[in-house]
Amino acid sequence: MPTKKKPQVTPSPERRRELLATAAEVFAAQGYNATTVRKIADAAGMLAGSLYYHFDSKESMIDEILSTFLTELWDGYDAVLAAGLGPRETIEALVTESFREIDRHRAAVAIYQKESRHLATQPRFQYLADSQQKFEKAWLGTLERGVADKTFRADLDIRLTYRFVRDTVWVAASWYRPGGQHSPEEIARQYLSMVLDGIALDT
Amino acid sequence: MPTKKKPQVTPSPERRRELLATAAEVFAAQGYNATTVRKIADAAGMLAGSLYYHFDSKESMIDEILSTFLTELWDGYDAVLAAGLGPRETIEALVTESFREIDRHRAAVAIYQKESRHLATQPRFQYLADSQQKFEKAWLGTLERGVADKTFRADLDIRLTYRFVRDTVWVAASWYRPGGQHSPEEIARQYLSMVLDGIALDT
DNA sequence: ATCCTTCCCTAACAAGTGTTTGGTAGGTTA
DNA sequence: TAACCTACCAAACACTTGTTAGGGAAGGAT
Repeated sequence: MPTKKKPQVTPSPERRRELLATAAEVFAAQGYNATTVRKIADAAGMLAGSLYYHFDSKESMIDEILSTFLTELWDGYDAVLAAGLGPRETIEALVTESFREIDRHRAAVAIYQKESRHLATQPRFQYLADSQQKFEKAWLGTLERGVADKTFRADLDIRLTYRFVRDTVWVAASWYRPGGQHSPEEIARQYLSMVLDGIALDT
Repeated sequence: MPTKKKPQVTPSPERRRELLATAAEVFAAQGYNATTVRKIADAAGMLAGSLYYHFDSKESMIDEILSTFLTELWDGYDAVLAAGLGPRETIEALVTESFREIDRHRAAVAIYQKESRHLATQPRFQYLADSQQKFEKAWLGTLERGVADKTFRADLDIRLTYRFVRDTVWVAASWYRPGGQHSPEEIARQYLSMVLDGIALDT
């Protein structure tokens, strides 16, 4: 006899995705800890206990939300990094890709922003710390390449620059609304224009 | 007979400030909702109930933390805005002042960043919404003045620029550590250099 | 007609939550 | 010495939290 056996239930993956989407909206709006499973159930039109037919814990919901987001994010990033572009073009592509991800996974990005630092300490969410490190390597490396080949200025602290750029991109998730005035590509264009060339008029 | 009378206790203001400082650290590290009054009490070396000798609720703690921070912030901002500087100098002064505030109130700024959007909906925290509006008026107005007198570029969406600048300044509270390599003024200088002149080398 | 699967409900649980009440040790004042 | 004040503790409260167990309705397959 096997030591343990999960009850033989097979929830449909589509329903899971629906529920995860509404859960992500509530998490993003209220914060993970302030969100009770009853609020999620309310938003989904069911009772709290019924959620446990689809998921085995509240934690596994945010886990699945964040991990699927990061998986898709790195699909895009890896493609950009493998393209062999120059430093400036790489930065442009990464920023554009980032705003596209915000467009597609607004809620997940907002959750990531608020909770990742806190969650990354738990072993279950080790992949958050891993991802953050990979992230830093990709961006910092590109900036360094750019300084080396004189695409970027050499007089700025590159670590500070990295943090500023990174933060500015991702905080956008807190105010961005899909279907608004600006497309992700337009936002990326404006943002890149500011960071690369500055907002001051040359005198 | 008056309808209600608070019990006649007079906690010392200095002790209050001490406790608020430790509470702010815990709030900033764990998030407001994830922080229990027992954790705060632990960090302060006392029991949960004892906190209620000094404060009448957990909510009033974060209230006092945020409101005193905002009061001091606006002292600095108002002084800058009243100085009658040009657009570029005003932006520089506001950014520098902001990083000084982050240096002084790191925990409060981190809390403000994470919880203000959520809290501002409650009547008790109306002043958060008020402050945010005043904030927008000050920054956006300065940027508009700069566009009008050709200090800043006219081809950028000014609202987007405002959001980028605002967010990047305040998110710094999440990674800034007082006593680190860079002084607030140095961070402000580098940040301004990036935003005003861009990171690309002129070709 | 019977069985099985999917999906949700009802009802409860144990642990943890913010908060209150009454008490008390130690210092200051009368 | 007595009265008082400050600052805390001990113990409980009412409530909310995530989670579980058992049941049942609907529909397709046999």
